[in-house]
Amino acid sequence: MSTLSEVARRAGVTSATVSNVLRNRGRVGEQTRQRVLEAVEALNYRPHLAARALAEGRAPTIALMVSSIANPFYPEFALAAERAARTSGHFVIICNTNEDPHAGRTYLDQLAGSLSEGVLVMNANLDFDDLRKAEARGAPVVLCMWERPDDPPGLPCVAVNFRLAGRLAAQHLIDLGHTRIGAIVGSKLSGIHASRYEGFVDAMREAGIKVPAKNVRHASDTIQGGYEAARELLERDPKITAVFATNDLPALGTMHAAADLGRDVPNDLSVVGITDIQLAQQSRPPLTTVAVPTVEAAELAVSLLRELIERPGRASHQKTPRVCVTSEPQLVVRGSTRKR
Amino acid sequence: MSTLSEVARRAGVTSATVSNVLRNRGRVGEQTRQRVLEAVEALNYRPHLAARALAEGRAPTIALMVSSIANPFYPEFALAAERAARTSGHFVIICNTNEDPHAGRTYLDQLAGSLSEGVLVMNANLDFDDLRKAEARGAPVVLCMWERPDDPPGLPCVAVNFRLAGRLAAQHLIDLGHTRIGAIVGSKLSGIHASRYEGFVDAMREAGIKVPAKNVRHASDTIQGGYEAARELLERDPKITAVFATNDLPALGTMHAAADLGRDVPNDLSVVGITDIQLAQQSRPPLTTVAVPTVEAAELAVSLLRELIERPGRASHQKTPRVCVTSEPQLVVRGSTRKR
DNA sequence: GTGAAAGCGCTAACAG
DNA sequence: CTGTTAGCGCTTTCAC
Repeated sequence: MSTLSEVARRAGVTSATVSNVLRNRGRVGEQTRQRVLEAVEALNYRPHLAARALAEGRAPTIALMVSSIANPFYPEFALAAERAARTSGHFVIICNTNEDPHAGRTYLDQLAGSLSEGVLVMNANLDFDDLRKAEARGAPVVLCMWERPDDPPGLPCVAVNFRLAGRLAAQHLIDLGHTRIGAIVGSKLSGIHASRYEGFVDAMREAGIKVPAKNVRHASDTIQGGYEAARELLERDPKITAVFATNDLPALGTMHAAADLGRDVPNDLSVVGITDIQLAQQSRPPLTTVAVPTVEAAELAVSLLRELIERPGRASHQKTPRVCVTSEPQLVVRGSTRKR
Repeated sequence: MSTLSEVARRAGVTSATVSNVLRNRGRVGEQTRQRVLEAVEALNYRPHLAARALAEGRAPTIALMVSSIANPFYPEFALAAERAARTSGHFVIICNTNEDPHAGRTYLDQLAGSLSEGVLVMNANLDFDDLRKAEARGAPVVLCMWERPDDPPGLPCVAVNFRLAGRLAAQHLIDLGHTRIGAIVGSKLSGIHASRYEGFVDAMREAGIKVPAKNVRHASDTIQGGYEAARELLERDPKITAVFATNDLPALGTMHAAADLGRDVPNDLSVVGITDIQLAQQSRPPLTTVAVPTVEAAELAVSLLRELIERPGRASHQKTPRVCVTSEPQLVVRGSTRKR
């Protein structure tokens, strides 16, 4: 690692001047500029980002907290977030909390406000108090996919109308003539997917269709989880003609379960999910789902975070932290649903 | 952000002492220790990692260069790498190069040697000169999944015997009695997957089976890419009874293509891939594949990197950079292959 | 146009 | 046991 002053010495100037040419600040004579550039090249010099961060009082990274990057949804979001972050010169540090609040706290303690200038939070099961502490230390926090636009969390967030997503999925099934519909909720009922299920219930109620409790199952947000839940569901009540899942992965698992039970999708069973992850287009048949604007959410989240970094006044200790709402979820009809 | 000296002032000591209690260095009196801890708590103080890094001359992150985190293989590796990195106190910064050497260079210029103490390189299509420059600046580089243990790259690396993987896949097909076998190579033939294909060719040759050029297709490392290649392959020569793909994603795509062409897997067509990504267990039928020790590779890569960070003497400007070899790939027989 | 100097928050000798 | 001091590499006024 060569340093600024080494470059300066070699160019016969002072480090302030080198700094100036490197960041195009202050007027610098054309020839000194050239000499400096040559020295930089000769020494293979690159600015030391940690030193710069310290001097500037900023940091070149943001943290992205997810439960596990191995869940196929997060990489799509992470990629979009990283792209957006790069436009403001930020790198993104991925923090896998594994749903463990303690792990989350550890990340926040170490990163927030020092190495990272801000924190993006995906469903990572974090303690809100920890988040507020991080914020108080100077690192704005943005919740990336808040599920209820109508019920703001008291922290800045990007909200997606997941309740509508649930409703759209249900309505699609209803329109297709299904009445015996099973539901797979990809987390605890009280949990993060509750609003999706509520939207589903709304639509069913309006259509005058009952959903007995025995036709509702909880599952982990995985293909395997969906598979198991669907098997139970379909074995307990073989007359079910459609399954609604609050996420694509369990929906995909449902299709596998159906196949194993000898039921053809979509002829014997319709399946609909929520999110539209890449895999949804690549199943056989391709999955009908309610697409959620992932990339848009990532971009909004990053730009909101950036805004909060610039004007710290707007952070969440205000009465009403900012809420951005993405465009609305949209039904994508593919091959996994069919008229009854 | 409160600082060390604020804490010190509040505790009535000097910042050196605070530093000592926080890192359990040097003897500190029990009561001062208490007072310091209280002050830390009261002020919600956390050490500033960038400042610490600067003072220590180290950095708390490593960079992980991948082509795109959205490719389902990388998250599995990334997760394992992150876990391993955490044990030495490093965060990982994910760099999506999108296969663009220029993007890769930009990352290396900014991160290597300043914000990041080392860099992990997955198939990201980087310029080796750029990597060596980064190394020269003081950030060791480790190639994470070098495909040819027998042909070291001149940089420290973790090598996986992918040639053997190709051979195992081919041998499995041969053992099953297949002779008309198509091959889908998930990149340019000259490229990164060449050795997998060579292993395949080795086994075929030994078995006395010819693989005409028209039965070999290149594809991008995606389900879609495999789908298209497989369709071509199977339409051009319907007598093919088995397909070998150099990666799981194209293998999965091959299964879709087969289905669309009315060919049942595994009865009409056997399909084998390489890697054993999570999705491989979750296709229908589950994919037979040659499992590669991803987690082990990640852990080896991180520990090799760590070693190079500790003793910079061993970096690649030596005659023979270190090469770690993982345990060997292993055939995992699942449902996508069957006797002819 | 360019240089001198202070300081970002922390660590690491070395004194006391 | 605790304080003093001198940087780490860079940015940033403010002089010249």
